Amino acid sequence: MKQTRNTTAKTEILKLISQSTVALSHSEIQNNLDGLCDRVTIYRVLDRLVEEDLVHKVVNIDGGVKYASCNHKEAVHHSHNHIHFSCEECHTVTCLEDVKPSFELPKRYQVKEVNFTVSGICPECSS
Amino acid sequence: MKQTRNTTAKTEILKLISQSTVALSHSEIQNNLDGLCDRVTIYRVLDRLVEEDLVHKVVNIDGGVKYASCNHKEAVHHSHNHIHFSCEECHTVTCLEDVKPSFELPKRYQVKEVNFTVSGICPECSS
DNA sequence: TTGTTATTGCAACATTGTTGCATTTTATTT
DNA sequence: AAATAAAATGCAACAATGTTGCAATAACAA
Ligand SMILES: [Mn+2]
Ligand SMILES: [Mn+2]
Ligand SMILES: [Zn+2]
Ligand SMILES: [Zn+2]
Repeated sequence: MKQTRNTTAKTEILKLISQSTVALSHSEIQNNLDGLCDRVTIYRVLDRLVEEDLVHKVVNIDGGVKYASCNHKEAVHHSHNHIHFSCEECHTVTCLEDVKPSFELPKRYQVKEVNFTVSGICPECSS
Repeated sequence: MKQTRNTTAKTEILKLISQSTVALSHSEIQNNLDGLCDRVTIYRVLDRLVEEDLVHKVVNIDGGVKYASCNHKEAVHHSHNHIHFSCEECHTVTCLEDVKPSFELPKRYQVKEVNFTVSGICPECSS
């Protein structure tokens, strides 16, 4: 297993994602970093963070990719099988960690990964 | 309301999608059309087909976009809120029209659209 | 402090999707 | 069977997003 190093880019990107209440896209991260590093580096750091399970990748309903922090509350088991809500108005993507959908696939389908996104209007925007 | 016209491009693209058992991407469609029309036209036809609810758009777990035919079995009501299965091996995306997941969002979230994708190994590939 | 190698910057490239505009095609009307 | 209006197309140009190769740099273990 290859080792990993702590760099300022990685630290700052992880901090950004962790402190955000909503999932962030590559470009949003780039804007917030204000030239700290190259955009290619951001892609590579994000890949590493996902690989290390510090962050999870969310594919939005429009195909856009965002990143959200992993909340490793529970000790051992940790799943990303929760619903993500995408607001059509403020364009934020929120992890709804407590909402786990139930479904039953026909047998012989081996499930490995899951991506559930619901779009509409978020509580903030419905007022 | 604007009207729509039947063109060979539209006819051929709809035929391709309808005859396929799996969802097709823009590039797969382009390859199958063998130069019948420009790639921009394919994008525009696909938009129209989705608009007319003849086809539905599926965002895959990897962010790739595919198109699948709408099976308007039921008379009036017709929803796209079914699960899509994405095979990691053969890279096909299949509509599982009969599998409708159940979930309960916190109140005040107004749901408008849904995209549920599960990836893993499909029955064909698990042998 | 030094050596190893993980990480970065940069340039170049690939893929996917969009837009403007002149031209062609469809379908309706005469 | 024309003539007509506008929907649809082709083409070129552009934009957004992501990838790759490689030389230079930085992290960190020894
Ligand atoms: Mn997680
Ligand atoms: Mn449908
Ligand atoms: Zn909102
Ligand atoms: Zn398969």
